[in-house]
Amino acid sequence: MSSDLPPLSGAPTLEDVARVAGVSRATVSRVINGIRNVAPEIQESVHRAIATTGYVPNRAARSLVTRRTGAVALVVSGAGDARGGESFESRVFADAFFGRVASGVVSYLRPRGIHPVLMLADSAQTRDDVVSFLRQGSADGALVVSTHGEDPLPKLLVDAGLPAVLWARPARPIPISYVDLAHRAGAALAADHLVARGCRRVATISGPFDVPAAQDRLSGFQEAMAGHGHPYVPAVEGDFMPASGEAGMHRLIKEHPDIDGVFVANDLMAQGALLALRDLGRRVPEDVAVVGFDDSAAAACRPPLTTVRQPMEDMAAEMARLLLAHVADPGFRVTSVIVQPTLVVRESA
Amino acid sequence: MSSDLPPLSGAPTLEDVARVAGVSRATVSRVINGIRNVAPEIQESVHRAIATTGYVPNRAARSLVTRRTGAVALVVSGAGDARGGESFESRVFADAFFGRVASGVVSYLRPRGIHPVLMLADSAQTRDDVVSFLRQGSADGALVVSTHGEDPLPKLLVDAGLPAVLWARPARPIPISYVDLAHRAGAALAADHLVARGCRRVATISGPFDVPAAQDRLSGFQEAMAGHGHPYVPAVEGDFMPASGEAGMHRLIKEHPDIDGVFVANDLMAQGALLALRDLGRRVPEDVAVVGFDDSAAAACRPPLTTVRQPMEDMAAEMARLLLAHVADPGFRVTSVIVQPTLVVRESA
DNA sequence: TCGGGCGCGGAGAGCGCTCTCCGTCCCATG
DNA sequence: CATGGGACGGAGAGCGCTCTCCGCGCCCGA
Repeated sequence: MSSDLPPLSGAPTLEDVARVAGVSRATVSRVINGIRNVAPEIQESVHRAIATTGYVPNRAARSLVTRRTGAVALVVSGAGDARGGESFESRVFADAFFGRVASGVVSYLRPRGIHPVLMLADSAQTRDDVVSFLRQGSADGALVVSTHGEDPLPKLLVDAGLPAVLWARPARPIPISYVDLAHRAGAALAADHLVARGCRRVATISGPFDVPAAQDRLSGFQEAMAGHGHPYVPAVEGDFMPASGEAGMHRLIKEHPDIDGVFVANDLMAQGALLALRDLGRRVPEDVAVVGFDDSAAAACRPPLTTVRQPMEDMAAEMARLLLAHVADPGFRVTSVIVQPTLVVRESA
Repeated sequence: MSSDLPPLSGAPTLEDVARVAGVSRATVSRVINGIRNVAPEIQESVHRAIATTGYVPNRAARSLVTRRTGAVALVVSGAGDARGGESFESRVFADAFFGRVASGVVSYLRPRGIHPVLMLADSAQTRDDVVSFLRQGSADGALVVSTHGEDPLPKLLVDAGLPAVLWARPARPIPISYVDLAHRAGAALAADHLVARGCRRVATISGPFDVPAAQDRLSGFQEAMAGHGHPYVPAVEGDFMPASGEAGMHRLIKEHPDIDGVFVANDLMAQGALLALRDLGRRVPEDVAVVGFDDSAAAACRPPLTTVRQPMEDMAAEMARLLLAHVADPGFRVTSVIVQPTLVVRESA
């Protein structure tokens, strides 16, 4: 408890612990790591020495030799340099999406002693930064969430031979692992539900056509509706933001006043659509049934939104799992995991 | 361009670059860092060598000797182990708050080549992890966002002599730097506005009483109203979530049917309050004026919410600035930065 | 009683980088 | 022409850790 051998300068090192325990550095190292071939009583005295010295292994020194950092980059990547409008950062971080992904990633990584390093890649410069960061050995791999299908970062990573896993299938096929949702199946769930409810004149508000997930949700919905004998489904395009859902709903009702069911491609837009319906004096779900997608804004909707749930946290955790597999085994096959969505029935449909 | 001196194994090192450039390691190091006393033509050839070898400095090796990591921990810290209800993570990451803080932090750190490492501290175990992480030299300091005033982490950090900066003033005073909003002044802004609008019977929906910021907003509001000749302000307690704002509003109207103005302690609850008012058939702002706080949910409200803006991104960036100051100069004085809020007038009041 | 094997622990060589000397060379000055 | 000083570049010593040898001693079987 008292000062045995006060560490000369700064933090205690392996050497200090070894001296206190009366063994060699190597033995202490063994105890700390794989505990291979060390007599129980020696392990005990080493542990005591660690406790009295307050020793913590130095990560830099360790990763210098192991070539592992115990960190992965969590990259939020966008087109950047190109699209106008508000800043990239504010768009990405504006809703809870990022927080949920972070939460899922952390839940998987934390028990394994790995930490995610937050990075933004919204320009050629910052994309190079990400690649350099990994090549420097600052992180063992990257988890990439692209906000745009044409994001060039994944290819840069693949070309550099860096372990990486993507959120969502890339627009053009490249050999990289990713985790995605079965968007078409989810949209079909919505279609089935609307039809089963008895809706006869169904429309949809889709996401931006240049986002693959939005395309899939739209075509999946149209196909499923066609299967139910509704070959034509009126559709308007939104941008995944509440205001566009509101505007889209107004347009839809104006052009097709007899609509009795709507599939909205994400909850944020559905929230806006609900507001519009209310303004228009349509009751939900009696006059118009509404089904959303994502299950991200349920609490904020009136009435509570029936929606297709995308298990973001689970998907993010799965990304982390895949990445660690790639890091541990460079020969690990490129894999894509497609997660099945579920329908959460509340009151709006 | 062709293979000059193929790096024997793995990535090229300083040695490789030095060999290609025909100089010593030390010279290359000088060129890469402070460029001190190196002839221009030699610098040039070193740069060429770096380009041809594709060299990137190894971070572990560098930080082993510099004792700097170029990383800071971004810790989301809560009481944990104690409160029930849904999981800690889901609560923290549920809204855009975390994303906005992250965005502010990154905007300041990125140009300086520093990266934030995401950490969660919601139990004694994980709090120790954070301390160890820093003591290991995995990060140079910590940015701590506590969701609870009694969070023990700040004290642990101070006791360990680790550089750290807090979001918001800690419940009990400890010598640590923090950035906070002038909550009382913000609440006064709301009071002034409501009174100036002609509201005579004003009430408030506050945040949880055990959160210091909520207390400040409440007492600041009450004081300002008293100054305007309204010594008594009906108040109900919420939990900062939309549902509680809705419930609170119902209660308020039931107990005080003649209310014509409400100050809601955050936008999320204000959103719920607006919904309730709508259900109750009260027009906003004609019958009841509503002022929120934070400016975090403006777009999602109908009508658009008049609110007290808390510049989260700026505050987060300020935290990062303070932290780097502490890291660079261990003698840097403990500092608290109090940011002034502004009133954003929209349609709800 | 002795030899072989194996369980254990120590010595030592780096990992890639920075940084402190220190030597060299060149130029300006007396 | 000798000398001092400044500018520049190299040598080498670690930073703290892991890991591969090795050697020692104990236990077992013959």
